[in-house]
Amino acid sequence: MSNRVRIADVAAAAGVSTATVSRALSSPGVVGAETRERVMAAVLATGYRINGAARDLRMQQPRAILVLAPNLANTFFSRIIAAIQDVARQAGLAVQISDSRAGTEVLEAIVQSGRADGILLLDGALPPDMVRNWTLPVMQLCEWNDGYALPGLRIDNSAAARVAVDHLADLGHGHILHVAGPPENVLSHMRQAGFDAAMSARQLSAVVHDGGFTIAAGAAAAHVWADMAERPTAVFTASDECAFGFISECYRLGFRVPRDVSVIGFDDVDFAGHFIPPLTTIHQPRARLGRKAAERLVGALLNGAPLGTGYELIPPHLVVRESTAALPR
Amino acid sequence: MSNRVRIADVAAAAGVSTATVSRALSSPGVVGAETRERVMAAVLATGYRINGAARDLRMQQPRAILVLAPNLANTFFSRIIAAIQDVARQAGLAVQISDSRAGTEVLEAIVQSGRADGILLLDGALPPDMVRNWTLPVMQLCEWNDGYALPGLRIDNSAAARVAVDHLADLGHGHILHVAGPPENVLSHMRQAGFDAAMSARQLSAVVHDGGFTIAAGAAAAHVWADMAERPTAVFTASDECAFGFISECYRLGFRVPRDVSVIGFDDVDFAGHFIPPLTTIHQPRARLGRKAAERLVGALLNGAPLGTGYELIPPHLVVRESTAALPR
DNA sequence: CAGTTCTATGTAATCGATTACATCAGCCTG
DNA sequence: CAGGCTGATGTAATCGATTACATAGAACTG
Repeated sequence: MSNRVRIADVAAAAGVSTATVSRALSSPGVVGAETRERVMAAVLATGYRINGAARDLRMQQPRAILVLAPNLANTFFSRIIAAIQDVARQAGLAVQISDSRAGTEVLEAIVQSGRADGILLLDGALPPDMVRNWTLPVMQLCEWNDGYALPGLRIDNSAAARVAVDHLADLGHGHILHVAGPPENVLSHMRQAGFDAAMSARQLSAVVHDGGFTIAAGAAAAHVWADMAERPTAVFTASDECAFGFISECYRLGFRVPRDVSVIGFDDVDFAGHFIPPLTTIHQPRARLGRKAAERLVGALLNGAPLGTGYELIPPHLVVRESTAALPR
Repeated sequence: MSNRVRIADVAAAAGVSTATVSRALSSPGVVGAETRERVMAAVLATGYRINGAARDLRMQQPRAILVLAPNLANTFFSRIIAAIQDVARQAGLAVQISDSRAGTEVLEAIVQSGRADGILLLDGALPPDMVRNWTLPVMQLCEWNDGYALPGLRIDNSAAARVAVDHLADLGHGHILHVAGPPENVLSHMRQAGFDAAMSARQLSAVVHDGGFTIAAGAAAAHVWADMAERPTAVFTASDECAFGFISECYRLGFRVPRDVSVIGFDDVDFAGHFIPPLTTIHQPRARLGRKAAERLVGALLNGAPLGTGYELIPPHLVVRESTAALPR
């Protein structure tokens, strides 16, 4: 701690009491003009910086919300976090972020440090026992886990898969590959379940390949697809990144999208509309998701009310671009 | 504040003193086994959650570092922030993030809240007067501003531009377009200055177009390029995103990269290697930059030593992929 | 068994800012 | 001019956890 200057030091330098210094700083209107200037000068001269811990202790207000995301380097989260930041800022709350995969002891230490008053949880793969024991308000966002028994917000993933299948079927595709996400992930399950249900409802020929959300997983899936005896004419991938990898690798293998295969992604990340070809994909309203979740949590923190248990499901929205085309007949 | 349970309540419930509760929680070894269990039971029964402000006040340790970035939704920052998070975590510090473009009053409020003990500043366009007045340790990272008079870390941007020009010149390109970044940005200036210097040193024909770091800016630049009477045979863009936009739009206009024009980007974002074609670009070691900057700041905070004024320049590194090719002669 | 050491626990000071309440000077009013 | 009012400032309690120091009892030693 380099900051050895306390409010008492400023008071001494200005020849006033600590109360006056505090008032001059936080409600300048109530101290005399001349006094205020002396205080300000003393603040500058001493290099005073407020001690946030002392202030927060005395003020007894919530201070920060903690965002836990499985992979901070993932571009999917950045826009969500930006929206959260925006809401929190307006409420005077700091936003603290942490990688939820840092290890359970580390995570527990962070959560139990008491520095955050509420949590926005973007990871559905933490040990439910640990999460259930957390005694602060927690909102689930995007990913989730029924074992947590927590309120949350997400898009309707299985409905989204259905919308994707509908779109491809309407274009005449009857043999469709789903490149699924990582096997242990809830989103993977829901998207695959929606795909399976929609496909069998329409009695179409479905193939599922366990992939992942990454570019590399998509590229690998391209080889699997290319090696198939009867190649599906359309592919629904578990994420945009996966779709990018799939399409890039197809290109390298000599195939063209959508000429040789139609591709639908998932997420509608910033880049999706600028890809070659522009990607047809399920839109995730990331800013809105982040904003709504943050508003609910912040609201609960501010008036001390419980979060409730409600789960909100946002209906899916398909953005049709150029990576999907009608099957030539 | 829903958390009305204090350590005294737990102590009462367990029939011990507050000191014993505190000890049972933070150094379980020194309290008797039977007492410890009573305390733990009381903690559970009361739903006790520690008050971080009180603890931090008493402990007098630094608590958090604040990361200020101009656009949290930008994918460039996410990996840097992940690295920072990693370093901070190991030092027991929280990472707080905020959008540096939130407005000066808002920013000032955040910085002066005393909740953070040090700052990592990724924005070179804040008012120097404001930044110079900050009394906590600040490190500049990637972007910078000489007016801040602060220590920092970044890659050598003008040297990087030179490396890009060298590469293109070696491939036989003598007429090169630079799509510059936003006019008011330091990075734009340094990269353009390096470009200009390298080009005139080799007596090549340089054209500069004011662009931006975005996909849209790159796409717009593609039209400018296409409309030129004598089209440059190579393009050096100010960012990867800009390069993506340029290449995508060229494709749409019927041109092919690198057949019709070679393109070099800047940053080497995750996607660069998977683009079509894989992008030749200047690599920014984002994780390393974040890590080193965080280590220096955290180190200073932990032992109360000043940051010093040293500025570290990381030498550039060109990653050659497939978006650049030799000029057919 | 008196004296010493050790273990477990309690008492109370402490961290630094905020603010209710007290005080005081100056001014106004009838 | 006494009494009341206003505005500026000071005094001291307060927020909740930690921990130096004190204490009491148990265990051990010669």
